[in-house]
Amino acid sequence: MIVQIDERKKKILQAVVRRFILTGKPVGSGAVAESTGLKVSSATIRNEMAVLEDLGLLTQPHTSAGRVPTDIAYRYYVDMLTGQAKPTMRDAEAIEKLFDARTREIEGLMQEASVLLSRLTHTTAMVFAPFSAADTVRHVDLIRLSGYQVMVVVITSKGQVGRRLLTLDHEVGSDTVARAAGHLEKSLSGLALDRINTQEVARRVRFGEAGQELMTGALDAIGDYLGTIDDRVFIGGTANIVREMDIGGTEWAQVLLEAMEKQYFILDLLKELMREKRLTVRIGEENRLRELQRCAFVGTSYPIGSGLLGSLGVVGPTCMDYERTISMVELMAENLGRRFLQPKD
Amino acid sequence: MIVQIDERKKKILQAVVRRFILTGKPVGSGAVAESTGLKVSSATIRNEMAVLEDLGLLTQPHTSAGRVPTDIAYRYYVDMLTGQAKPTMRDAEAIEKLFDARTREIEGLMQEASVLLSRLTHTTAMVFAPFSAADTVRHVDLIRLSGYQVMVVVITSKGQVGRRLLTLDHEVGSDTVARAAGHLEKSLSGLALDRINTQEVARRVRFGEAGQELMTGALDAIGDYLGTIDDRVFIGGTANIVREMDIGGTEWAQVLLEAMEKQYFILDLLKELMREKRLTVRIGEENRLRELQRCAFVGTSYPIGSGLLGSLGVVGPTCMDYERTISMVELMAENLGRRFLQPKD
DNA sequence: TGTTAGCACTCAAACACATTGAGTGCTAAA
DNA sequence: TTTAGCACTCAATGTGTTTGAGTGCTAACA
Repeated sequence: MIVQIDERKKKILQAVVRRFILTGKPVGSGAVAESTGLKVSSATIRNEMAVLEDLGLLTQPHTSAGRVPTDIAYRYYVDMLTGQAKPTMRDAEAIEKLFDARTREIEGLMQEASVLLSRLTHTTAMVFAPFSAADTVRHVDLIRLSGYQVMVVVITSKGQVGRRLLTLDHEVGSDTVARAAGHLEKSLSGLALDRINTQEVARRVRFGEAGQELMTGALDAIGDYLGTIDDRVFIGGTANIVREMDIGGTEWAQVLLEAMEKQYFILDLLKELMREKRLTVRIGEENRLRELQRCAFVGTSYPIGSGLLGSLGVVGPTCMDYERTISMVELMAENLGRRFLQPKD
Repeated sequence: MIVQIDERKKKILQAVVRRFILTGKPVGSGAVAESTGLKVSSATIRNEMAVLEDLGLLTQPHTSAGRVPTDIAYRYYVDMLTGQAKPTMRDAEAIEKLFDARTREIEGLMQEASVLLSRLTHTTAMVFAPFSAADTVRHVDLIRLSGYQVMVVVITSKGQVGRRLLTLDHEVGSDTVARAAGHLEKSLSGLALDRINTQEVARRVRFGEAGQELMTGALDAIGDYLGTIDDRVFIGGTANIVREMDIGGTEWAQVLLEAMEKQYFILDLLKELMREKRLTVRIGEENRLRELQRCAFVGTSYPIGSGLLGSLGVVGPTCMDYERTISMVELMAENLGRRFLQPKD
């Protein structure tokens, strides 16, 4: 908070923000006079609003229009929220229902979580769970698809799975593949991921030419997987980008959609969140990503066990319903965390 | 082809379509007179166009405007294309570059293929490779994440991997998990997926209460995975929906985006394609999915080995550049197929 | 000193016309 | 069968005009 403002100005500011969030149209002094309990005339409100404008909290789209909150005003407003969110029964139920089944595919669960969150908040939602690199290899397998095609599969002790398709120049038989697989399994399993020296392993065995190519190829593939531990972000509600942003023009929606497709972009944001460890709201230019500087971002992290964190968040228009959005994001994080950590009920 | 039309009408129709694809604006008789080599005046063209309108191939947005092709006209136009696509050097290179690396994660490759295809055609692209259900279990593993959380991993002989998170009521120790895992591996591996009788396996072993819960849970999870072999569609270029469709209004783009998010929707389409086994163009109402009836779809299938097929396609406005799009789709299918089947070069 | 009523002022939005021009259909002549 | 000519149509564009929500300022008031 840069500036101190008195109680009445606070109330007026709050009223302007609330009403603008509701209607999306500039708010006039009359409307504020009605919606706040203040027993003053619209003229007084006008004077106050003029001051708030000088302070950079409100702007007018044009001279004879009502006022619109600036990003700074939203910041003010969000900081004023008491944080005592009260998600409605319906919303809470909808979220809990998602976590009902006791066996779930992880990817599917996270995808559905993002879709649900986006539906509840009319935003675009992102859910992310990192898969740590500091881990050991549990299982390695080579699967011969054809003479020239071998699939390399790695399972880590945390249950992450990597698959790579390997294309060979020399044909290999199933016996060669089986031998190579056995050898890899023996020499790699139990090893910490960052301790694997692929060249050394390759050197230790003598195979025919085809076998050698297979071994080095497979080790490359494993190294490749370990180098880029699979960081997928699950994004739901992209359609909301269009719905909410048509106020802001289509070329803008395009930019955002493209950013969403380049996931690594969003990934930085979500990773940063995991350092913060608490609910974070970034409004407009507070966002470092240029693509988001006309949006607001609400996100938080959640525990996924052994001290690790996942993160999730939503992107919407700066004039979103922060109160509701924040409570939804928190509720979803809570549920996801519980799901990963504790027994059912 | 329902109606026979003479050579000149064909030429005129072709000119109208081509020009409309290029400019997006209704095409007048003057423009057609210029762009076809026909040595007739615009008045003659007008007469001919009036006939084409009666035949349902052209329409006027309003009385004094030029003509716009109908879906039927596009159909005609596409059927007239000789099929001798000639992708430019640049495009061919771009696609081949994608398949350069010899080791690639499959999901990543397919995702990138969809993004590239969408970029080259200014459409939204979808790539799909089915993973057949008729297969055997190669490896089963249980990974204990916490006392109440176990990850179930299944690998099939075709290299598909299923992961399910299992949440338990009773705490289990690592020894129990290891024993259960060993038992599962022994009794399931090598079995055809559809031959697995989960109840029978569970009955055969005696565990403590916690162990029993683990076993049944794990078997449920495996059954769950086998029941829904993982059918993911990779979609790229969703931003193009907005770019190309703003002609058609935003609420329209929303519908499409939502459909894309519900992937099973698109999946039917792509599976159908695999039955067709050849390049398919569906224009406007030719599409069975209501969501696509204002779009055109161009798709085809490609081989992924052992007689299996994958499929891919793009969705764009009906006024897309069919010639180019068709050649790009074919080229991409060719490359993907080669990648899955043959040795590198 | 803070508040308020009153009033002149501003400006987007909505509406009503008038103008323009691309493109048509029809007709009569070539 | 083709074409020139002409009247006609209608979206798009431009030009006022009106309306109304909302402002800033001032002078009076508590």
